Amino acid sequence: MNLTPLAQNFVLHFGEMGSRWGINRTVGQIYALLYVSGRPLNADDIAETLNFSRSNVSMGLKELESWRLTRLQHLPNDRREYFSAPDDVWAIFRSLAEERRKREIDPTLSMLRDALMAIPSSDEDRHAQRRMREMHDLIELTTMWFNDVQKLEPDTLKQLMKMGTRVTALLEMKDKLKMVAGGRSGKSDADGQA
Amino acid sequence: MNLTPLAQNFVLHFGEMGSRWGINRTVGQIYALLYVSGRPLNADDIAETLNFSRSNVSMGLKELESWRLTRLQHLPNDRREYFSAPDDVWAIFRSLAEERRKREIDPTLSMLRDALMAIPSSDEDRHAQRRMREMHDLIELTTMWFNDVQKLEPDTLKQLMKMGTRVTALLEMKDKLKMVAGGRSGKSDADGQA
DNA sequence: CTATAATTTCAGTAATTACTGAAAATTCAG
DNA sequence: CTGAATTTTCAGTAATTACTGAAATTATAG
Repeated sequence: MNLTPLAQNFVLHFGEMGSRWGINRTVGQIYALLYVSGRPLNADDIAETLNFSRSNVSMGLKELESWRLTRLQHLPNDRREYFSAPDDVWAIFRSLAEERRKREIDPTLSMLRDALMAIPSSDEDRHAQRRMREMHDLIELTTMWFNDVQKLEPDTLKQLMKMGTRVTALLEMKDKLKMVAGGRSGKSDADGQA
Repeated sequence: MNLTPLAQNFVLHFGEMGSRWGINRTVGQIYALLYVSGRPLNADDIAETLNFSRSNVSMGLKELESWRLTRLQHLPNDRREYFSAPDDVWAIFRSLAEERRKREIDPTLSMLRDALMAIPSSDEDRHAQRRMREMHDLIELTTMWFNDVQKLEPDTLKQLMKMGTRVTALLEMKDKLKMVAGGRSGKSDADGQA
């Protein structure tokens, strides 16, 4: 199977970027190929197109599966497994973000939680714990927010993102309305789940 | 210089996670050390504490500088350079995000832009371009939004994040107000910069 | 079942990345 | 300036990660 220069270029780029994204060249290229391909591909197609050994493709596909970035299906009268990338780019984005959180964030969050439970044995420890708490709180806030926002419909999310910093205008509006209504809560105003 | 078990643990964790974050063990440990340390450290301090060669520390610090994750300063009557991690965790987060965007996102965005300019030479190309446009639009929207939101005051941002999905309630409120005011724009509503 | 097609595993090797010590370059006190 | 202190560079080597081909395993058509 042969690639057009356009697709070829896309695939090679993903291969090169792979290392910056924490995946290897093979995995990057396989994913890019599945992503631009108009139809599902089997492992032999991929190996032939990208000039990788069959076993390398097998390992690459396994890796992509672990990131939940591939869909597996069968074609009529063909025993081989066919792979494709999900259609919905937002779903892809979500898989990627969730998986990254699991691998790159959660372990740290858990380590920080443990460290914050410990009894500090010196001023250095007290300082270290203060720093760790700052980090912990930021990460927790960010991931919880992310987790939350992912539940929104893509359209709502898009709308929100296009607003950019102008959401703050809404915030102010809200505050004013609250004041007019006779604000009971004098201090905090955006709590309720944190 | 000796670490307490608490700090030691933190440093080792960052070393191990380093590979998942696209930095190496050395760099991860150096950063963690600077982050928890109550005072700026010079390269010899670091090399001694972490048992790395002096040259390794030098390279690690250079790497961290390229991520804009260190502050360099001098102490009175001491020629050596002292390093520390910035105090403000939000500033750290911002440096990290900006630098990651530059290295991991921008090159892809630029490749996609070029690919989308090309004249498709087949149906495959047309399909590939459609896919690339989907990816391009999502990345562009996300990065522009991120860029935008970074300008907010940390407190405003925190407030916003704590709201989570409840921002949508504000959105709906806005729409209602607009309707009451006699909505002129029947179609899109969150435009103005996209 | 059996034979064959398809996939996975894995030991060996290639390629890449990380680290060190020695030497070169830079900085600055005197 | 000079020379000692400090930092950086870099060639060589160690450690890690990626890739292959052969063998083992799994799946299924007949």
